[in-house]
Amino acid sequence: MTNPFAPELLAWYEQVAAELPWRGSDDAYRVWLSEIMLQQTQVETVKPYYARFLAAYPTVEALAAAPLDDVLKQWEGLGYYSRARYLHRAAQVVVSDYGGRFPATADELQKLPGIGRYTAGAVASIAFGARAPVLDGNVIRVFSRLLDLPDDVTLPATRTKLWQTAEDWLPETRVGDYNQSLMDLGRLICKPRAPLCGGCPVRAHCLAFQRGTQHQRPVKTPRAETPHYDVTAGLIWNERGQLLIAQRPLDGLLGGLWEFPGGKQEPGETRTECLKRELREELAIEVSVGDLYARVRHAFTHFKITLHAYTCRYVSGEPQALGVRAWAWVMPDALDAYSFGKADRQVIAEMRARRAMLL
DNA sequence: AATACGGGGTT
DNA sequence: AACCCAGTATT
Repeated sequence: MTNPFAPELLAWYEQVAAELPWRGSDDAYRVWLSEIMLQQTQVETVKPYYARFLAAYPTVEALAAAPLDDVLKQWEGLGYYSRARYLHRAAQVVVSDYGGRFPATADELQKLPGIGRYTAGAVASIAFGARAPVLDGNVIRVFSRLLDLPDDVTLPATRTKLWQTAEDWLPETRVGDYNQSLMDLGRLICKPRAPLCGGCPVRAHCLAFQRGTQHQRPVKTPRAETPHYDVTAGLIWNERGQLLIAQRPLDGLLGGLWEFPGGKQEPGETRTECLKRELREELAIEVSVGDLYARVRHAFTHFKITLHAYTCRYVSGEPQALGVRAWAWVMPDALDAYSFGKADRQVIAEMRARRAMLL
């Protein structure tokens, strides 16, 4: 099946293609790094992270040789931290199994940790010119409008059909440019809420535009409401003016990041009880819980939390890493060397604001 | 097939 | 506040 709109799309791409830091290089390492960062993350958010990361790790060998904790620190704030772990592991596999050179086909790339079908197609086509399709949120939206697709795009069966369409429409040449032009079109023109159909280079081929249904595409089932949890955290001081911090397990939420120890409040439990229980379970220590120091709200994808941070005094028990990966006593000024999630960073910002007021 | 997994931008 | 974003891995 020949692509009905590729010439117009590519011509548009040459005119308006955004200058992006990861474009203009076919270095597979750079393409791969950008694609991992861009998973579920907008272009503008990625730009500063990409520049810093590349400066810290200019080659896949440098990344493979780095400690994971350093990589996580570079990733701090970007979210979906499993990406950083897989990135690190994949770099080590590329160095050890492939002599530091990325495999050039989508099938081989997809065997690497953190590379699924989308990223495999993106790297293969952009870095190696392979004839492999991509299907991301942008492309799903563009295709659902071009086809005026009434199917629910959140359903796996619909995704399968869309992947097939992506494959069917793949041009013979310039596949990397074509894939990127499709994503640029989705990002800049074929926007979710208010598509700029007047400036669309392929509107002559768009069934939804012809029928005026572009605002009803894509069809998706709304997301379930997110629950709210109350979470406690201890600002535990020792006599040397140090704070106790703990590193979360590698698996799960905020994996590998540091935090002020604590946890989710259970039904029928006061916050003081919750905090003392969590500190016993995770670190085997006893503290006296003092005043509420800060209250912070934060939204994750699947739930919201209110984080209640209490000033605590360390009482007894050498900390043990029972439910955490590691622990450390650190001076407040040394906190920046560790990676924290956004909620704990808000608590740290509050500490600094209050200290600044005192000076 | 359904769910877990961040954080920021847009509307 | 809801929706969206250059998705992947696990169960």
